[in-house]
Amino acid sequence: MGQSNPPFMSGVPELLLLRLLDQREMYGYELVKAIRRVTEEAISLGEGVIYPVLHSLEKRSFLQARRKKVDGRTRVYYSLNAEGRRHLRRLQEDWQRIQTGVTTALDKPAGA
Amino acid sequence: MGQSNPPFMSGVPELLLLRLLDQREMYGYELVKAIRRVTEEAISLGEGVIYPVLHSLEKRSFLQARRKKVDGRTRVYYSLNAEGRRHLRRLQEDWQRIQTGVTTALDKPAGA
DNA sequence: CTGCATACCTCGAATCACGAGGTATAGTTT
DNA sequence: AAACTATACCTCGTGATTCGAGGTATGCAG
Repeated sequence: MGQSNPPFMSGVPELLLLRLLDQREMYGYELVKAIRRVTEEAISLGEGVIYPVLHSLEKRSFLQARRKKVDGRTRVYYSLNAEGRRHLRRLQEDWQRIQTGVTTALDKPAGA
Repeated sequence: MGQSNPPFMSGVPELLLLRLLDQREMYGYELVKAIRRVTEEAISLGEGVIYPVLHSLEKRSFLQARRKKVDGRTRVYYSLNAEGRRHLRRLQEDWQRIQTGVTTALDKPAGA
């Protein structure tokens, strides 16, 4: 059951979701596919990851939902608000810091 | 009340430890400081993180320990074995994949 | 003898990614 | 019409693991 805490994934679903919603309003099922697309298949997240993160983000008031009927199907569209955009910026900075730190460490030749 | 799973840190302690031990034998307390140094202060890990990871790595036979007395103090030096080096390579590939995926997603302009 | 750096350790808490499983509708295939 | 696939939403339990707080002990400087 579940690999759990797979290396290097913590915080990544939230960051990717925020990044996509920063560009345009989208719904859950669409986001699942969009993540595969924008990461060029490097990262694939299931619905069991996406929906809970979306709900958590909504509860924390970083985005709001609106239901929309399309072709007889009900979709829940999410969009970022100002608070969410601030949160995205903070996460991007964190990512940048960690990413640079790790890359720096990995690139350091034996002599350093 | 540790922050717990802080964004983007999962797997990072293990990767950094392996990377450092791939270069030379080191002991816990030394590794704590080395991590700060090689990441240029971007990442700082406490002993509460380092020791458990070291023990887990040892239990999984990725490295072995040997006690050494230096200036009346006992240090536990850890060194990587072939298995551990293989593990490091795998983790580096994982990191590379995630890192590239996230960076690609973040760099994608709104139009994509 | 007080404090600090060195050096090891354990524990509980909190988090969070994940797969499995569940519901329902629409369209296509057999 | 039955079966199957894609769309679209959801919840739950498991497991991994990061973290700070706290604990022990030695050597050395003030």
